[in-house]
Amino acid sequence: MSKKIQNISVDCVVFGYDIKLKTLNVLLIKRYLESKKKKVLVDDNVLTGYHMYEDETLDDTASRVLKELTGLTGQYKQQFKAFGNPDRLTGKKDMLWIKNEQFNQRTITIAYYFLLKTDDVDIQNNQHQAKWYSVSQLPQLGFDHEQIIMEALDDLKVKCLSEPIIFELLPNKFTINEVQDVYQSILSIELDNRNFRKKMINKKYIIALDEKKTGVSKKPSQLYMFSKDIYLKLHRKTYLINL
Amino acid sequence: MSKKIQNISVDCVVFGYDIKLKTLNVLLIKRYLESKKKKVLVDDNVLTGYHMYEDETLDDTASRVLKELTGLTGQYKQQFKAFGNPDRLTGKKDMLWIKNEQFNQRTITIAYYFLLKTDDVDIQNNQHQAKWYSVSQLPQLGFDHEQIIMEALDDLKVKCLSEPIIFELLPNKFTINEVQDVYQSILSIELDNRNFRKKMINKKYIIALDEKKTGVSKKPSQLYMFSKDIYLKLHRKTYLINL
DNA sequence: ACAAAAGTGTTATCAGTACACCCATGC
DNA sequence: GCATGGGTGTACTGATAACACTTTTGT
Repeated sequence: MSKKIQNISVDCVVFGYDIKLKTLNVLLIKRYLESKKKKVLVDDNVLTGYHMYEDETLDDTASRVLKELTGLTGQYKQQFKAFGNPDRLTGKKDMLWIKNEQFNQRTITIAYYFLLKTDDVDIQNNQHQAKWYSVSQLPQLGFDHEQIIMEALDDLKVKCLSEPIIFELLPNKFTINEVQDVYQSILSIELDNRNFRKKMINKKYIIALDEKKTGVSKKPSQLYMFSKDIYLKLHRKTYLINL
Repeated sequence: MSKKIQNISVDCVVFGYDIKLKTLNVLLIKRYLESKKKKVLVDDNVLTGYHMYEDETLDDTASRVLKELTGLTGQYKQQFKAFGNPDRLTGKKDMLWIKNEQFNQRTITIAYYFLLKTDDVDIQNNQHQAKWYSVSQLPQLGFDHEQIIMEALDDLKVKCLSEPIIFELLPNKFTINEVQDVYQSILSIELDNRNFRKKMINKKYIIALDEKKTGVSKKPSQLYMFSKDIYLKLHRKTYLINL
């Protein structure tokens, strides 16, 4: 067993897209502590994170944290920023919590985000009381985790415009409208459906399947898939100066 | 005096643009060590970096490192990635160096890059033997610093297309051709001068001055400046999906 | 007068934007 | 048969890309 590095952690912003509710969510765990007299001292939410081990890469640590929380491996992950302000863990509740858990108050954290589907996580039997919260209605958060989530979201907003990571949030087979909904959820904007379709359908790596989604009700919709292979082959860098 | 955090450092990729040679450079310091028998053990180059202090933010550490190296403050800086592989400091020379300098082999580093002009740095009287090297002709580098520089450059390439950081590399008054040269140096591409001029001159935050650069020789060229104020006022986010 | 870098205009093509109605199914 | 979400086409506008010659100065 390898040794923990006491003052370095990895925190994971687990983004999960809910295709039915059309919301982008974050997976949070409960932080709860009461005094001996049963007085509630801390009752809020935090990201999952854990200390790095001596023999791990940062990516390893992030993957390990995700696996412990959700059981999932191989999900899209992105390191996006390190947080190391001396006062990042010095809130009143944070100090109580740290005392209880006995970890180093001067910890810097390397933050990652993951992209997956809410459905992929078995939220029922979860020892951490993990729950999904819409990014637009975050609950009370401990430490500097609200800031971390917001910066993760900012990074995601930028990246989803230039890289096909949106498909990490969708099942293999999806409709054009579902893709549009993801963009709208992430960016908090409305898009014109006709123009959006045109654009998507013209991409050679968006492939129409011989299949329709006769899902819930109404008119069945055409299913598509994303071909990463074709994307990588066809895609060349664009040097468009866009200030 | 505050305490060093032994296993966390900040490394700085100092990019300096040489407006005369039209090259993007990195500022490197010498790493030199010889044995008692005068045998050269280590003779290569590294980025400047230093351990974080207990009471500093990461940004503080980066600014401090830059100031110690160059005397400069207030330069554009950007945290872009943390490097924490267990083997990042385990090269043969690296281990000799670490033994000599007595620092922790299991150090993770938060990497920043800075943007400035080579002219701003007084390279002559510099206690670190700092020198500029073109990013396209890097010398032998210690640790994982070549990788760090390359990832910094990748980040810069992306950012300079969507944010007006290019002007950090130029003097206050510049010509359109100088701006074009910066882009070409960073991106390693050629741009059409007529189209580029048109685009730049149309930007309302690129302001023609009542002044010409009668600099070296030949036809004097029109000088311009960049107005950050106007940029910030006029600019609104573009949500162009560009996969 | 010549070398060297600055500066200039037009056209064709493509992509983005705005916009309103019919279609296929489940109930 | 009607409510619901799926799906479609056109015209306008603005930006990009390709392309070659004239201008102004210093020497």
